[in-house]
Amino acid sequence: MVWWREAERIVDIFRSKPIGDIVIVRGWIYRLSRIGGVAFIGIRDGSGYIQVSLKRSVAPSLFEIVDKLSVEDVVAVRGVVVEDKRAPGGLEVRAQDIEVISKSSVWPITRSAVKSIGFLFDKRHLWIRSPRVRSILKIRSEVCRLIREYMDENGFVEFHSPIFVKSACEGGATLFPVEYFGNTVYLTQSAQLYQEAAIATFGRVYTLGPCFRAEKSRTRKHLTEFWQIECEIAFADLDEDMRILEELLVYVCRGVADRCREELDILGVDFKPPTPPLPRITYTEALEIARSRGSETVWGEDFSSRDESLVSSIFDKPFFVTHYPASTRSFYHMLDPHDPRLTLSFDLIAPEGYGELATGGQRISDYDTLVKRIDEQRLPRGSFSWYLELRMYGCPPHSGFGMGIERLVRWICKLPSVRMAIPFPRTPDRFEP
RNA sequence: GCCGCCGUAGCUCAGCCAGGUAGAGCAGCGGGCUGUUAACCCGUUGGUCGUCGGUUCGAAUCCGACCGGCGGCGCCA
Repeated sequence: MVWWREAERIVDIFRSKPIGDIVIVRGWIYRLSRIGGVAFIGIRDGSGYIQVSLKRSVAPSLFEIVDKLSVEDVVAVRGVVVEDKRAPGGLEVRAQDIEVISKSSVWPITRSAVKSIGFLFDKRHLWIRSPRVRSILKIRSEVCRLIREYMDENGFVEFHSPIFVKSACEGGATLFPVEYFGNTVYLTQSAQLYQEAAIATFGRVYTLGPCFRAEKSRTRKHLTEFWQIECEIAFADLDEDMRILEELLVYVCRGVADRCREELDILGVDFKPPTPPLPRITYTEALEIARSRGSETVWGEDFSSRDESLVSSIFDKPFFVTHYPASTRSFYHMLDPHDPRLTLSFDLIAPEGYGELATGGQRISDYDTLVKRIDEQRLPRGSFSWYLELRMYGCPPHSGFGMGIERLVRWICKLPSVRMAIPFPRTPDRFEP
C-alpha cells in the first residue's frame, strides 16, 4: 500500500493545529518558489491551502525531486507541522518525504490571462481551480444548500419536474427542441406547471434545478441553461407569496454572510445581507419613477433594462415591483379583482443594476378564466389540456415564484456576469467545455 | 434578431494611420540565490500575424468575404 493512501485534509490541519505532529497531505501544487537552498511548495487539496517548506541542507535527496516539480503536479508530502509566522496562515509542513503522484503539463492560465475572459472560458475546465472561481462556486453551493434548508424547514417538499416537456410554459418563449423517438419534445423552461399539479399532493412544493431558454440573448444576465428555485404554495395569495420569497432571500443572504466569510474575502466582496422588510412598489409607481428620470416607456409596456436601473438606483436592497399590467405577463397570472388591467404578480429586483432576481405571483384557479386568457394570448388550448384539467378537480387559490440561482449568486458576489456564477456556462455562442 | 469593437508567440499587448522580410513583458527552458507570498538577477527557446481571396514589385499593415471572440439593446430567471 502506498504511504499516502491516507492523508489529512488541509482544512483539518488548520482547525486542529497539530503542532509537532507528522502529517501526510496530498494535492495539487498551486505555487512553487525556490530560493537557493530553500523551497516552498503551496499545496491545494480542495479543502484548503498549505505551504510545505524544505531545506537543501536538511534533505539533499528530496531537494532533487523538488527541483523537477512544476505547478499543478499532484504530490503527497509527509512532514512535521510547525508554526511559522512567515508562512501563509501561520502554519507549514516541513517535508520529510515527497512523492509525485501525477505530473502536470505547463499551466496555461498565467497572470496575464485574467484579462482575457474568452480565453478563461475556453479553459474553464482548468480555470475552476483558481481561488476566485472556487470561492464563487462554493458560495453557489451554499446558496443551494441554504435554499433547501429554508424550504425544508417551512413545510415544502422537494418535487422533481420533467426536463423533457411537450409544450411551452409560456407563450412565445423559445424552447430547445429535442428529437424523442420520432416525436419532438422540448427542454423545460420552468417547473411551475408541474408544481401546480403537485400542490394538491403536498400543499407546498419546490424545485431546484436546470431550465433552458433558446433565446439568443447576448447579455450579462442570460444563460441558455440556468438554474432556478421555483416553488408553488397552495392557498397563498400575492402577499403570502412575497413574504415567503422575502424570508427565503434574507435567510440565504444571512447564511452566506455567515458561512462564506473566507470566500467573500477572497472575492474582495463586502456583502451585507439585506434587512427586512424589502421595499414594495407597484408597477405604476415604478414607471413614474423611471419616467421622471428620463424614461420614455409608456404604461402597459414592460420595463427596459435602463428603466430597471433607473428605479433600482433609489434602493440599497432588493425590492418588489408588484401589479404588472396583464399585457406584460403570461397567461396564467391572476388578474387583480380591483383592476382587471393588472395582475397579482411581482418581480424582485436587485439594487445596483444587477436586475431581476425573481418573478412570481398568484395563478388563475378558475377553469373558464384560464381558457379565456389562453385564447386571448392566442396559445394552443390543446397544449395545456392537462394543466387546464387541474382546474376541474379542486383548485384553491395558489401562488409561486421562481428565482434565478446565477442571478442571485452574481448579485451576492458582485460578478460582472451570470456566466461567472455557474461552473460551465451555456450561452448561444458557448457550449464547450 | 439588431448594433458596435477586437483577432500578431502558451497569455497580455506594441507594430497597422503614412506597405519594405516580426518586437516587448509574463509563462517555459538553462544558470544563480537558505524564507518565498505576483520573489528577484543573468541568459535563452518560441510566431502559417484568425481564414480565404483581391490590390501591389512587395501585405501583419490597404480592400472584400467568411470564421471566432467580446460588449450593448431587445427578450427574460
